[in-house]
Amino acid sequence: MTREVKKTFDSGSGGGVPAPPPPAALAAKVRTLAPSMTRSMQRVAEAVAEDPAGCAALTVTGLAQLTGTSEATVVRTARLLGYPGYRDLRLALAGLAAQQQSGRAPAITTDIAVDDPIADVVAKLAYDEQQTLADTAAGLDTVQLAAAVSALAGARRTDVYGVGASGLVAQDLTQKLLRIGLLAHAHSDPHLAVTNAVQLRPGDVAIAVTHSGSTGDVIEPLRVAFERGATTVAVTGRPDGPVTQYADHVLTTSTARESELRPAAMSSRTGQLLVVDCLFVGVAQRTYESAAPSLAASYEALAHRHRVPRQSP
Amino acid sequence: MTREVKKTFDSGSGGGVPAPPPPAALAAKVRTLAPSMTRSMQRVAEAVAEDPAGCAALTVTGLAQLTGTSEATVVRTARLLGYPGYRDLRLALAGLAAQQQSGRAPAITTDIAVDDPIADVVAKLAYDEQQTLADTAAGLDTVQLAAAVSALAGARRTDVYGVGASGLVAQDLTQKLLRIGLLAHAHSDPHLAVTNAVQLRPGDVAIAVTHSGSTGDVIEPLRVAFERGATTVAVTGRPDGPVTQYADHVLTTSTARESELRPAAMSSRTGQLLVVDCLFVGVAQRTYESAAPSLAASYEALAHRHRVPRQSP
DNA sequence: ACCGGAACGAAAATATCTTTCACATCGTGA
DNA sequence: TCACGATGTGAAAGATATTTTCGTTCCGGT
Repeated sequence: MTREVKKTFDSGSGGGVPAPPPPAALAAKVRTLAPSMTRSMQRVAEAVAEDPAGCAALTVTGLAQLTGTSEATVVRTARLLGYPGYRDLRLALAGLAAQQQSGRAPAITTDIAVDDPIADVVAKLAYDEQQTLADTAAGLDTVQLAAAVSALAGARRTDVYGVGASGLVAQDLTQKLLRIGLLAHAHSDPHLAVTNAVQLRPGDVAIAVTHSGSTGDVIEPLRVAFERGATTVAVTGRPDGPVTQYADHVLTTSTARESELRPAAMSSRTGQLLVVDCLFVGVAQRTYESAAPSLAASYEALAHRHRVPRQSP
Repeated sequence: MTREVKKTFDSGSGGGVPAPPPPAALAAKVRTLAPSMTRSMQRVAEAVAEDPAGCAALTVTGLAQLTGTSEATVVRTARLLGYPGYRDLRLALAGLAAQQQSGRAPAITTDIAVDDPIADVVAKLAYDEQQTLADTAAGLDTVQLAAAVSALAGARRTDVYGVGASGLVAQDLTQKLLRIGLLAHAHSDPHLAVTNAVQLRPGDVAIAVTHSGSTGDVIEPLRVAFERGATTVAVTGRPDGPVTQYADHVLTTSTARESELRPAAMSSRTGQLLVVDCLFVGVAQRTYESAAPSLAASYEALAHRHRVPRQSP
């Protein structure tokens, strides 16, 4: 049996980087209005301009003490700066502080270093995975996806192959499909995978998940499935890899930067899971009639409240 | 060895020290804590999450009237969200509003519908998962995370518990830890998990992964580990759930919107994996000396990207 | 030295926030 | 079904914070 090999080529371009926020012109206002201020008021204005965040945490009394003035003076200053009262100045101050905070561009574009503080690690990882999602979504061929969904929705049975980190993705897909009543199985044992692949026939679906696109243990069962006439799908980061030879539909995941502290296995997984989710939702839509009860059931199960004791005052 | 069970309620950052006011991860927090809120509180939380700027301009009484509740409820909600009182919530709100003001991408806020075209599904899923990542990153307590990392880095052995979708996350973490030379094992069989938990002792680490925070099969082994003196960590979407009773460190994942076509199991996974990645990178940093060779090896293995496509017989 | 006026702060007056407490509501088990 | 206990809720009392009032102080000019 001779079957054609499809190819997809696309390099995703992710979302843009948000522009730096416009700075509130409070400092300028202070400088402009300083001449028309009395000495005490200037002290207050200066304190406010110097440390918005800190002052935002203070009450009128607090700020008055800090600047060695009185509450009345603080309120007068707030008025002079254009606010109805101190309360509003304080609100504006909080906003300013937040802007300044977010304005500090965390160097997330750089790679993760060994001595990065943990907060940076979190930010960088999150940013990176977001990027991977954006890229994968942008680069995903919806035609291929729709085709894969159709095949899955009408499949007699579905086998999913994946080893290592991709094995977990395969299992994730399987779990989801089972939940909506499809017959699916994940294989991470190459031998068993091939053994089972032999049982496949036209109308069945075989899916291979591999980031590198050249994992023999996964390609082999897909090849067998392909030759048995099953509809084959490849979820891979390398649309030009060997695995696509035997894939009717290729779903490409984005390949993010990798490095020592950011192994490929990590970022690839994110994109693969997005694809898996898309497949799942697509199939759920198609088989909504039969899937709805199961979906509702699992939704209910989690919606049910496990009430816990409330806090004491 | 007997260890005291912690109080059920925990606003996210453990320890007896006064919890610092959380950053502007408000929408995330609202979603995370929504399930543990009463109806009235949910109304307030929703209003606040929906229009931070507008609410920041309101007084307690105003917000109470707007949401058709009482001042008391508003204050209670503020407390639940982690602020000392409404005043502070309002301040945070102002900050959030300012941040939002300074430009953000338009959101695809609608839910996934049964008749959505596949392209929309992809976009919505991608957006949603990105949101989950951002929320989780913003809401993650770095102190708790650092503590968990320390414990892991020095652990004699590490057990990870998780069932269902969370089981895959547990496996993912285990795979990663093993790769850098740590002794880790994932358990999805409750019986075996408990059996193994009994073997744990001080210096060991036990990690429970559960979105709902009330999965008995996962809580039980964690309890045993806790009582045996092991350092326990909970990765959960419900920082007020029962599981946190036995957790020395709680790592909270964001709870995204869920619906019929978007089960909790799906979006929760994304956040959990981010946390897992953070743990992994954190530990890799700490144990860099010993981890580097293994990391380099696996990097090398994948760096040979262009392995010539070989046609199997 | 004396006066006029602006600057300033103490304290009263007001607004706002927090806590308390009693009642309503709901789920649960007899 | 009913009674009961637990939980959710808001009105109003209580505590804080903000704003206003008003008298005192501090100048600079006669």
